[in-house]
Amino acid sequence: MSFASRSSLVPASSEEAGSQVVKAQQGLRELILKGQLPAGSRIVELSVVELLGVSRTPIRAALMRLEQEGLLEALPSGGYAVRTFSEREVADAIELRGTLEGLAARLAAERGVSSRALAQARACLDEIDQVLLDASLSDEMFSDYVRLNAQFHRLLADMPASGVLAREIERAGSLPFASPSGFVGVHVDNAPARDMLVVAQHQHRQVLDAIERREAGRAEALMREHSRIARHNMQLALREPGGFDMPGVQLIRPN
Amino acid sequence: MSFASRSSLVPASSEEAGSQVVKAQQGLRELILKGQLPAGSRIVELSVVELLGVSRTPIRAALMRLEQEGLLEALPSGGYAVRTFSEREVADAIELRGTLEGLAARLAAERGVSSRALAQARACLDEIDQVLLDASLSDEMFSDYVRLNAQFHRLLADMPASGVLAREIERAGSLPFASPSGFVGVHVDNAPARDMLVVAQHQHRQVLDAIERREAGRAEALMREHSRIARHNMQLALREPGGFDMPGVQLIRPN
DNA sequence: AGTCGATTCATTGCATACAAAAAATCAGAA
DNA sequence: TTCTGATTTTTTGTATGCAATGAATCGACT
Repeated sequence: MSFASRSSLVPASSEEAGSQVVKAQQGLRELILKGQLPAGSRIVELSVVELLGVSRTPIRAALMRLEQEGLLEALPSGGYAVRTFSEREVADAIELRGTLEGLAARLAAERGVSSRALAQARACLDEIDQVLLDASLSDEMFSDYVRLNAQFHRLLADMPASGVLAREIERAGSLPFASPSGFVGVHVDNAPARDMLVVAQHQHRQVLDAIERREAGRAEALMREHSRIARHNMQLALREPGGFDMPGVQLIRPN
Repeated sequence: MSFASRSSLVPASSEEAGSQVVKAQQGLRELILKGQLPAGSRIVELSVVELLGVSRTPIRAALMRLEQEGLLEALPSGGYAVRTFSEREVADAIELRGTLEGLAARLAAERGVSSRALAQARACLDEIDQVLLDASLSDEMFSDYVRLNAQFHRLLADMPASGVLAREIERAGSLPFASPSGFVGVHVDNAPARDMLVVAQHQHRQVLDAIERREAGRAEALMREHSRIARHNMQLALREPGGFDMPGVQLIRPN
C-alpha cells in the first residue's frame, strides 16, 4: 500500500489554481515534499522559474508563504533553503497542534456550541464510523478516513468561533507531519493501522461528548491526548526498517 | 502620562532598517497603529508608495508579512484591508499566547533547562525587581519594565529549545494587544498600575521556580494564569472613560 | 601544495512597465 | 428618483530589466 494514495498532503482540490502564486505555491510544495529539491539546499529562483513556468514575482511570493508555513527557512544572506526537521521538532509541532486543539475544545465547551455545529460534527463522526465498518482495509478506506478526520478537526477548530484560534490551528497543521492525519496508516500491517483509527475515533466521540456536556477540562485533556496518537505513529514510521515513503519524510533528519 | 512613551510597540531598535521591505513593514505598521490608515479600509499600494517612498515590490512583501502577522486581512477581490478586532478576538489572542507560553513552561520543566539559561532568566527578574524598587512611578520605570518583561518572556519561550514553539510564541505576541506587555500601565492611577507589575513579577518568580523544580504542571498553570493579567488590563483599558490612547486601540471595535 | 586575495559569475532585491480585473462613474430607462 | 448597464478609471497581479550583493573561481604568493 502506497502512502501517497491515501495522503491528504498532495495538493487537494481545496486549493484552486486561480492565480500564478498559488500555482507556484502548490508546485513548490510538491517539489519539496517529493524531495525534488534537496533538503537543506538553497532554492534558486530562476531554476524554479524553469520548473514551474511562472515568473519570479509569484514565485517569490510563494517562497515567502512557504517560509511562513514552515517548509522553508530564510537564509541570512538572502534567499531560502528547504528546511529540515529533527524528530523532536516534529514531535513539538504535533504537541503544539494538540495544545491548540485542546484550547479550542476547552473554549468550545466553556462557551457552548450551536446545536447546528454539534450536529455537523456528529454527522461527520457517523460517517467515520461507516468507513471503519468497512473492514476491507483498502486504500480507499484509509483515504476516506483521512478526509473525514481532517473535516472533523476543522469543525472542532471552528467551534469556539474564534478567528485567531482557527487561524493558528490551521497554521499549526500546515506542516506535513503535524497535520491531524499526518501519519495515518503508518503501520506495516493494515489491521493494527485500522485499530489505531478505532481508538482515535473513540477519542473523537469522547471529545464531542465533553463539549456537549460543557466539560471543558475533559475536552481539553482529551484533545491533547488525541494528538499523542499522531506522535506515536510518527515514531513508529521513523523506526520502520524499509523507510516509510510518506511525502516529506526525507525532510526529517535522523536525530 | 502618554502610553506611547512606554510602549514597545513603536518600532524598536531590534528591527534594523536594512532592506526596503523592513522599512516598508515598519512604516506600514506605524501607519496602521497610529490610525493613519483607517481601520477596515482597503490599503492602496500606490498611496503607500507615496507615503513611504519605496516601490511597490517591497511594499507588497510587507503587506503579505503584515497579513501573516494578523494586522491585515486579504480581501477576496485582491489587496488588503486594515483588520479590526472584536474585544473577544483580542481576549482570544491573549489566551492563545498564554496557552503557548504555558506549553513552553511545561516543556522547559519536563526537559530541564541549562543552568546558564536559568541564570539569565534569574538575572532578568533581578533587574525587574530593581526597576520596581524605584517607586517613582515614572514613565521610564514603566518603559524599563516593558523592555525587561519582554526579555523574560523571550527567555522563557526559548527554554524548551524548540524552534517551532519559539516561532509560534513570537507570532502569537506580534499582535500589538496580544504582546506580553500589551496593556502594561493601563490604569488611570499609577500606583495600582505598579501594583499589577508587582503581582506579575511574583508570577514570573513562581514560574521560574516551578521550572527549576521540574514541576511541569505548575509551570504551565502559572503561565496561563499570568496571561490573565494582560486580559484584565485590556478590559480595563477598553472601559476607561477618556479612551485609552495606546497605539492600535482604534483597531478594536466596541463589541 | 596550500592559502589568501582579486576578479568573475551567479543570484537576489528592487523598480517599473504592462495587462487583467475590479471598482467607480456616468448615462439612460423604468 | 432609482435601478440597470456600459464605459472609464483605478488598482492589483505579473513579467522583466537593472543594480547591488554574495558566491565561486582563478591566480599569485608564501
